[in-house]
Amino acid sequence: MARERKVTREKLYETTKTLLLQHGYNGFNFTLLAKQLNISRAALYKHFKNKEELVTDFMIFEMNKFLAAIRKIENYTNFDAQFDYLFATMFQHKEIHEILGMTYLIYSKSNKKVKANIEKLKNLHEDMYRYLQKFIKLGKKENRVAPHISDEALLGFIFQSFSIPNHFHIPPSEWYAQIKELVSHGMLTNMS
Amino acid sequence: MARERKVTREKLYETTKTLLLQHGYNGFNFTLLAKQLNISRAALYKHFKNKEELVTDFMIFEMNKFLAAIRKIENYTNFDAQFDYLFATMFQHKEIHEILGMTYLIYSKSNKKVKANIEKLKNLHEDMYRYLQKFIKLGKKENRVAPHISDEALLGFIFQSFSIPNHFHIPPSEWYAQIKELVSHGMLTNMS
DNA sequence: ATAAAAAGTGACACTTGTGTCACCTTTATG
DNA sequence: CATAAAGGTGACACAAGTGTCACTTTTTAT
Repeated sequence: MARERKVTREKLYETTKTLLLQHGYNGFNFTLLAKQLNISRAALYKHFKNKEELVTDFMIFEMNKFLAAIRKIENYTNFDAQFDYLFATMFQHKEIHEILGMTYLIYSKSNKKVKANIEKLKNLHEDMYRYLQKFIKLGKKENRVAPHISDEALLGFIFQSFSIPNHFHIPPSEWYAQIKELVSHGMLTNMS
Repeated sequence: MARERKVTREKLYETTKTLLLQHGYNGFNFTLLAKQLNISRAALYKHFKNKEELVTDFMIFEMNKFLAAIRKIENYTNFDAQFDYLFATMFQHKEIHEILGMTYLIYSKSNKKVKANIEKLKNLHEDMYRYLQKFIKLGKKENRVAPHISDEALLGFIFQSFSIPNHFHIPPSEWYAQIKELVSHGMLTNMS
């Protein structure tokens, strides 16, 4: 019964991601997105009540993709294998950290759906956190991870490292190896 | 000949910093700043032609403070002392990294002064970079820093580590020690 | 074939933020 | 002591983004 969409939801979310990263949360708006997609602004309102709803829907979409990948960490039994897998996965999903960092800018009172979405995001975040905490716990148990450092610092440290800007455009595989080395053993030689 | 300011430039910049961090670059505006300072919006236009000019002036102010501190690194001759000093200094100026990250959002065509300010910021940034690169070079020479990792990755890594959010409010001195340990030796034990 | 659902549109009224102006206030100095 | 420079203000016209509505187009199930 329905007419075909001019723009698929995937394409819409992809463009949303690009514009959010390019202009920041408050620089992003319906006018900009509609222009970029060559549709009218009013068309967007057929699918989302407002910007907050669109962005939180988008975030849930991204977070689900990310979590689906993270969950596969359970296919690996020892810490070293988990570390390799996790690092590669998070490198592929680099942008999600910056995207999720925008959550605090969302005006959540705007509507019921937005409130519910933010709640859902919180849950997904906690879900993710549980997997990662389990990973850290295993590392500490196997004596592979520095035991006296808090889980929060360790996880924040990993996440943050993917946001290091590669201004000089070092080739991805090389960049990847360097970041992994830094996260693993730090910047100082072991003669310290 | 001049009337006293209701608000000092320092207070103005301090409030600017708070609001920029709270609302992001595009969420920050003259209306918000004027309200927060209990002055009229028109008063702000007496001192700054527009938001871009205000923000870039503010950034130069912050960058100069930061650079003044960084320069003192030359009071220390060996790498370990420089590292300790640099780490402490950068920890005290945590926010500057996030602030400077907003530069790419500034619409630089808006006016001559803004263009000049951005140029100045670029120079200050390069200045800072030179000090830090010298620091890294010394570290590599003293065999204290991993030699095969690029200066860009090393410096990005240090900067980024100060942006790790301390959501669980671990006391600053403890947090500081953990981050320093992670940056120094990474998250894995040396048995790797 | 047609009715109903979903997708899309331009236009309108509204809100928020901008930049400027005429005008008032304070204060140091000739 | 008056005057000019700098600080401050409310008001106005303008620009950009929002949300809604009446209306059109496409599609498919009956």
